[in-house]
Amino acid sequence: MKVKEVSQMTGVSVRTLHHYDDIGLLVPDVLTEAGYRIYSEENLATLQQILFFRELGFSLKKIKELLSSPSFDRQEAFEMQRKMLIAKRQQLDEMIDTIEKTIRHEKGELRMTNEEKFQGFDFSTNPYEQEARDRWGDKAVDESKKKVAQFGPEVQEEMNRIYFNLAELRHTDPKSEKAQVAIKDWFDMLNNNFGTYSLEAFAGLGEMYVADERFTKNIDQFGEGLAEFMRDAMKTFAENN
Amino acid sequence: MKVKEVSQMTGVSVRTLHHYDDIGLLVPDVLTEAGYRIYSEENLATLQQILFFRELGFSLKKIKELLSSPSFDRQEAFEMQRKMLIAKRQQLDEMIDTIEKTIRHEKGELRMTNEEKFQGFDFSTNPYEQEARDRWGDKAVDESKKKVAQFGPEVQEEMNRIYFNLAELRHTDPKSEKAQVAIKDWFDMLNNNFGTYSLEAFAGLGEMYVADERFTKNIDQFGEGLAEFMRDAMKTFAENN
DNA sequence: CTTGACTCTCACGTTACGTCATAGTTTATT
DNA sequence: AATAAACTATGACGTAACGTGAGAGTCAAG
Repeated sequence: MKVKEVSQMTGVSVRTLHHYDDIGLLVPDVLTEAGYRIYSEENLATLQQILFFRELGFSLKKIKELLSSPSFDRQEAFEMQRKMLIAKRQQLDEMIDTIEKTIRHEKGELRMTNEEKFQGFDFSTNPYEQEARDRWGDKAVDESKKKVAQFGPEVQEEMNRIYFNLAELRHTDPKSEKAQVAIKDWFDMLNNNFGTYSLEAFAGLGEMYVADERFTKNIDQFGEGLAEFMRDAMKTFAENN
Repeated sequence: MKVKEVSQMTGVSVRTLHHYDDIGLLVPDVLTEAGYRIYSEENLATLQQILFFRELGFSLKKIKELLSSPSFDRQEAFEMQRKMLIAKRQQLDEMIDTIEKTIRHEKGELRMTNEEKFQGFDFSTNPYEQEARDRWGDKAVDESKKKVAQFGPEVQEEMNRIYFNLAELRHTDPKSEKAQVAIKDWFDMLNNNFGTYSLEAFAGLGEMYVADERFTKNIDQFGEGLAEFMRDAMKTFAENN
């Protein structure tokens, strides 16, 4: 299949196909003597994967890394993407919840804080500064001083506690009982404060912690590799419950 | 509130706040003598609206136009955004459906065409070329020659028929019986082929036809203003059923 | 008063294409 | 077979929406 046909079938522009070829993300299997790109069935399957990753907010650079990783397994990737799509839908549910509350707030039916008005737009978390300084030192806090929590103090405290606990466990086996108890706390905290998380959405959220730089950057401030640890623990939790 | 506090509360970076001020999208109510931006409660409410629009894929330019439109009504905007979020969630459901099918395809449990693998990524539609030429002339078809349908021929034919019908009605009242019969066809076609559309999601989709340039461009090829007409008819349909 | 945190403007860089120009290749029409 | 139309290529500038860093001014705490 040449570029126009692929473009029409997939909704991806010809220019995009050129671009993906240029950056080595999707290189057609055949190049004619005239220089025409000929895409194979395999190329189409790869493009589908790319589109899912793109929809999930991955940069092209990152997609390329994933696809060219020696351990890349398509079936696993699909499962991962599926869970992440479900998590994304969960986040959309939260936004819908927020806007519905805002509508009622405007009508005077309920009250909302300014903080609550922005719930759903960001999963960034941040610990209390002083407590963080005591435990992790000034350096870690200075590096994390980007955002305060958008939530009430009680929720923030609990998140803080769970984070610290998990950070200390991060070099252990994410399947261990301790890790699983700690990650259950996280699951409960989310469900108590952020809507109803299915196990699938929970696992998908863990994937997003690793895939989305914003999450990773915030989480790993408490210890290198914490985001990955949490992802693995969340995955195990979802499988065993 | 100064920039850092706003940034921490809302998840929007300081740089973004500067940018929004620069382009006149969100101008703080107060500017100190030192040049510091001071955001008011009203500014925060506007920012929330902006973030919802941004999440829904509006360009900043378009958001600015909407917010500065004389007829802009916040309550109406919230309702519109809510419907659009619901429609977006519907699209996400379709992607989840597609990926689940793909997983089963990979396992050999079912068969999928290449076209089906890309369902959910684009709502672009395109009529049969020859029939379109006969009816609308070469010019319209040449301008629309970007994509073929991703769906089977039967679905495409039905979509084609509905589109033509609606295009002829577009100068009538979208609340008229004729318009409503035609738009019901569209609703049924969507539900028969693209998943389960609630009335809310249907109305939200209509909003997206107007808000999203890709939709508007494709739809309006059959007649200037068709996208808006469909939006209005879909809204009425959702309200009356 | 000093220091650290915060704020400002300026400006270059990044990402992911969109758009247009020019020229070669393939397919359809006469 | 010749011509025209459709398709393909590369090259390159432009766009949108910030991210990043530099350098300087402002504010609050010690």
